[in-house]
Amino acid sequence: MGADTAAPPVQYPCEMCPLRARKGFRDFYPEELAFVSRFKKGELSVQKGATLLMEGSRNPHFYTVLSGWGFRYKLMPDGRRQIVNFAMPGDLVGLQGSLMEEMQHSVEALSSMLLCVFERKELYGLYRHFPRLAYDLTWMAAREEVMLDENLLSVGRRTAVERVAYLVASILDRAASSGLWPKNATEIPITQQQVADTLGLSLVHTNKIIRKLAERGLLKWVEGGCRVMDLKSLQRLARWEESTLESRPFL
Amino acid sequence: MGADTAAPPVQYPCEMCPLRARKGFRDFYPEELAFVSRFKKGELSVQKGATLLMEGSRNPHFYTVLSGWGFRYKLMPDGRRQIVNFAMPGDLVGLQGSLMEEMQHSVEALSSMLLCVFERKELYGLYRHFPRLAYDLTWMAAREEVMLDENLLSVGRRTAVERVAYLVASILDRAASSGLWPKNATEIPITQQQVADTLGLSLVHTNKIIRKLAERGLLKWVEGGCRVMDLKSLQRLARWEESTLESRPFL
DNA sequence: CGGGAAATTGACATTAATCAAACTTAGTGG
DNA sequence: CCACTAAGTTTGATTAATGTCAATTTCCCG
Repeated sequence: MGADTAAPPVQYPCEMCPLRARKGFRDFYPEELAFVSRFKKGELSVQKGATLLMEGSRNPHFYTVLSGWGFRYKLMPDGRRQIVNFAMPGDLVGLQGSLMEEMQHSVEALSSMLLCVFERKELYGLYRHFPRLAYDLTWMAAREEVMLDENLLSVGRRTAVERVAYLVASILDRAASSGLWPKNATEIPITQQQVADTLGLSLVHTNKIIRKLAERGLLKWVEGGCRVMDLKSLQRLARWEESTLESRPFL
Repeated sequence: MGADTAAPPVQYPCEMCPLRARKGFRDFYPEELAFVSRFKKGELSVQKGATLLMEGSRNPHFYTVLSGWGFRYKLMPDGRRQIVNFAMPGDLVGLQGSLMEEMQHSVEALSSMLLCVFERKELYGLYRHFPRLAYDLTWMAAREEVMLDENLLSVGRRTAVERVAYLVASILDRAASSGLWPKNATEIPITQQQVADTLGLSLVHTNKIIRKLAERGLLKWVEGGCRVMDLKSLQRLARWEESTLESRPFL
């Protein structure tokens, strides 16, 4: 691709943030906007497959996803991996590490990503001067909790088929509302190994389940990912209902 | 402590809060203490087995656990249940419901519990006037996220034996640091059905695993719960390390 | 053309779920 | 004090789900 570090990268000024304009994201008050603009220290651009943050590390920054997507995961000493959630445009990355001593999970880019960079040590300033934004941060943390609860329900109590259906349905839902992909996109660029590590299944078994769903015409595996053919049926299979969320804050 | 209703219940004034005194909990500044004292609207006492909060409900309150313990869970339409986490002294209960429209999970008391009651609609006032407390709330939400990540890793990637070992070890760790039970208590009052619903296993299988661990002398099932005989071995089995947490905030 | 990452497949082993029943204990009312 | 019940635990037999192993295939890329 293009040039790398030498030339100063073009940055989105917060005033023209593509997210703020997006339906579903709340707008800032002028003074909040001004603050966030100062608060934002730069942009981070990473390649697909790059590790953004590592378990056990102490990163002086945290981020908001501007574009692209990634996933959070944990490893066991023997290499077993569990993907705990995904991060899409508007989502925070690394806030936990800013509050606690060190990161308790790693983050990897699933596509190339662009992120806004904030400084950990200025976080408390935000709390002192912009309670509304502080409240929003807590809101986002609570939203993460809700998603994790759902993932836990899925991994703990759904069958393999239901899990795949649930994963696909929920990713599509989130992607649409975050503007990750254009409105009616149905391609999920993900690897079967990643699906397996999200659902707590083995790669081989995951493959067989996917194959079964493909035979039933609900989805199709294409190069580099999953094409959803029949979202409604998948949602029904997963016994899952779309979340009707209110206007959503972000940083 | 004015007289108000018929029989005014005895309440812990925040000034004498037994939690604040506890090692591991951070202390308040005087003005914070005064605020929290006003913020606290009362106490809620519930029986073992009672449902504190229900998925889908809109509760005008949220809580801090003063004593006892409970669990958060989600249900599927067909009755499958997943316990997502436990709540012990110092933990928040129902904050998520105060930030979002409605509760996304239910909460049940595992023992009789005593909780401090706060008003949802006064929450934003806390953010405006006590940034430090607001920061603490976010910290606690982040801590919940860390625990959920760990549970997800456990349910997704640990074997049944490891899961039981992990559950027991982590409960004991949390209980000790929250002062749920006296320092070296090793009795966990929990039902095998609840263990199963936490770990994503069936009741029968859970029982067989527990039996096996009992044969190996790692634990013993006694009336009303689990007595831990060999914590070190269980920790090793779970490949789990005790969290060395800094001084911890609460409300 | 060779190499590597991802997907696929079949055979087989292991783990966990389901079914059905018995057992234990505490509480309840006669 | 004794059925009787209910909740929780235990067990064995059986079935179903999922994991592991070992190839093979496909396709992209240098």
